[in-house]
Amino acid sequence: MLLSIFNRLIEHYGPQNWWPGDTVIEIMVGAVLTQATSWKNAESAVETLKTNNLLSPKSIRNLDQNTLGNLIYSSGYYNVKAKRLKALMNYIYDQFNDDIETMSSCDIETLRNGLLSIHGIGEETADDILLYALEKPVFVIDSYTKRIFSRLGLTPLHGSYKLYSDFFTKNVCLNSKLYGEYHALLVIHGSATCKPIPKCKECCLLDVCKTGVENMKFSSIC
DNA sequence: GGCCAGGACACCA
DNA sequence: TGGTGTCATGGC
Repeated sequence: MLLSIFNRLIEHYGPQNWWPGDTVIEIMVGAVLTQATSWKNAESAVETLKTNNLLSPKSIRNLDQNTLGNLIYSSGYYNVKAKRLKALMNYIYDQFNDDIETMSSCDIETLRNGLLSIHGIGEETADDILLYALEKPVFVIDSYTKRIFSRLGLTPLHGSYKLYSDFFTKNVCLNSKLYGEYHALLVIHGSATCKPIPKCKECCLLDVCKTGVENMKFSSIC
């Protein structure tokens, strides 16, 4: 079932090849800046940092909070996000001495717990970083994922993050490439048609919604 | 002018 | 444990 949904989405929207970003740090910064913000606004802030040659842990740590806030103004919540970016870069220095390879070599649980210990890094942002920056096989759950799968009748709308993440990892084989593409497609689909007020006529999953999914629940795609 | 966008956290009941 | 307010800009 989950594979058929994936196939339908990729046929309709094409491969997304997420995350847009040239370096691990750029992806991490983007993950924080896009919190509750459209990617366009976040991307503009990432570009500002990039053009000022400030996309490194050390550069971000050395910026004072107000200056960093001004640089990322377009991403919204700029005071909050400036603090969060500095906290993330402090963590990378404290734990890994800014060595991304050392960081990448850690196991998922250690990394996830470490990221979640940073003020301002929640489950979704931590998993964005794990999946797209560090290429770990974790499934990112966001509001679009919850909205889409609850409307398909597969999961409860207000299910916990763990409920959703277990739903995917137990039914879709552990593969960071697949997980990355799947999440990207859900975001693209969600932002296109699965709004708070859905545009059902334009939804490429419409017939899946109509036929029901009882018989296909929890079937593995691997 | 209002709604929404690739969240997280503090506070309260 | 779950609901609500706050943080904020930019596009439609």
